[in-house]
Amino acid sequence: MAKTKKTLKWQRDPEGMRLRILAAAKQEFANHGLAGARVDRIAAKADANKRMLYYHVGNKEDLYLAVLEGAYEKIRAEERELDLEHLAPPEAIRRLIEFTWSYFLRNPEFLALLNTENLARAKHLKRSTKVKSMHSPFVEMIRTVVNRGVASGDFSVAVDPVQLYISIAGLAFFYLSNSATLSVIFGRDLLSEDAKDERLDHMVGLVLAALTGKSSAIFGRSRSPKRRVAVAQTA
Amino acid sequence: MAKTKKTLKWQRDPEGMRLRILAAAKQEFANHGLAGARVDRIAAKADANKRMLYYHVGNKEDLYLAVLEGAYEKIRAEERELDLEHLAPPEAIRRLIEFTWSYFLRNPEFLALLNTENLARAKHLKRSTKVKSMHSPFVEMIRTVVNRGVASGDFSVAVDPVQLYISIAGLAFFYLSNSATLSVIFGRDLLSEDAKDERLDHMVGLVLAALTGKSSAIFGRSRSPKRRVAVAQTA
DNA sequence: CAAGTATTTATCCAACGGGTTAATTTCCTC
DNA sequence: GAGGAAATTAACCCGTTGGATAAATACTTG
Repeated sequence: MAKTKKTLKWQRDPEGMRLRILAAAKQEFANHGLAGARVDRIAAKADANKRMLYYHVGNKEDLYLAVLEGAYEKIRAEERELDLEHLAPPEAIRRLIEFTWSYFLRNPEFLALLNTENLARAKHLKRSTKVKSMHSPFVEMIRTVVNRGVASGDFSVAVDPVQLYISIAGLAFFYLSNSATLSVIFGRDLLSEDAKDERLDHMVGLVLAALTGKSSAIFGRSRSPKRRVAVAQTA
Repeated sequence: MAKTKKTLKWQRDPEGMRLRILAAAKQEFANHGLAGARVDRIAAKADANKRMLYYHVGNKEDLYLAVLEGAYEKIRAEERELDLEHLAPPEAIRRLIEFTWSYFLRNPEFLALLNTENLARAKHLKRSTKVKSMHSPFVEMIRTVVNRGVASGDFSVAVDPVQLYISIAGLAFFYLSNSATLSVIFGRDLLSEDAKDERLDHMVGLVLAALTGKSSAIFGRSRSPKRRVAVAQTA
């Protein structure tokens, strides 16, 4: 026995530590905002010491910016993997909406972080050259898809890609980001599975109807054998 | 000397005081969120004492809820004044969008408060029976207008009023609420007069095109004549 | 394995922030 | 005009919080 191996009090893992801190911080900032976030809670959740957080990332605001930049990196990475170029224009737009919807659903912290940053009037984003250089590929994707759609006759109008991008994001973002207050106002759960399906149908229908000019063909379309209540025609 | 003029150190004004506190609190909560808001700043801005705020309204959270309820009351009141029943369906929808846009533009604090409350997962709203009882008249307005539009042939699809309401709000809300980050991302000022005009045109075009099924007739509309919406003409 | 460096821990603290207590001033009423 | 209620002020309390210090422990390198 003797002096062979001492039980380690802790092990080194700078990279893992940093990742754990960032992950914990993301949750904390998303759940409580910048001012409401607590450095101690972040440290605790990351199984770290509060000092570690200053050591590896910097102060609270640096940490927040790092989280924000990470969030943008993540969505940009997923966006880049979406290939819409080879699809028929209406199908491409549908996919785009579905992706946006799905991404927001899978990453609610992203919505919260954006809201937090907008409350701060993008004060931190403005300082981040990193984020400024990360352009979304969607604007150009939309531009080419819309042009193709107009050329092929699928679409009857050449809409501004930036406006359409913002509209699609907005249709999904507002519903999800504000689902808590909207659910109270309307007295029903907007996040139930049925409600989510219904919302996706509505968004796709709205945008495609506007682009193609064939409302009825698209809008009324019932989806899978899902229980589809007559939400449309209520006397 | 004697009792010449009794110089008052302060005058009583309970109602005014309360209103000033609420107005100051609205600004503070809108600018900094719930956790970021400072009770001292509210008191100072209201030309009041911090103690007054507890005396007249209650603690920080009570104050916040009071502000939130006031914000809902205000928008509901303006919504009620909007009469769309006598308009042709497409014109009614256009007016609805213009009102929503204009209201959000004129009341940026409302957007910020909603975001703040959603960050708190509507924790306070849920407790407010007052807000729960303040239903927006828009849902029913939309229902009748859409039904009329379908009957008259103006609209080709009977869309769910709640979905349409959320979509219209979302198109405007997301653009304005997130204008700070979006402006950074796109590298242009989304709040310039031109940008705002363009956005309103886009929103109206998108929704009306979807409802009427006549994209080209509506979307491409010239926007050269700077005819800014009457309702947005406040400034 | 010795010395130096990187990482982690335990502890502390000054400033801050919400909330309270108690005293002061104005208003109301009889 | 006196007495009491309402409104306002000033000063203080005390837990919290971001951040700092210094010491301890693991790893690297020569």
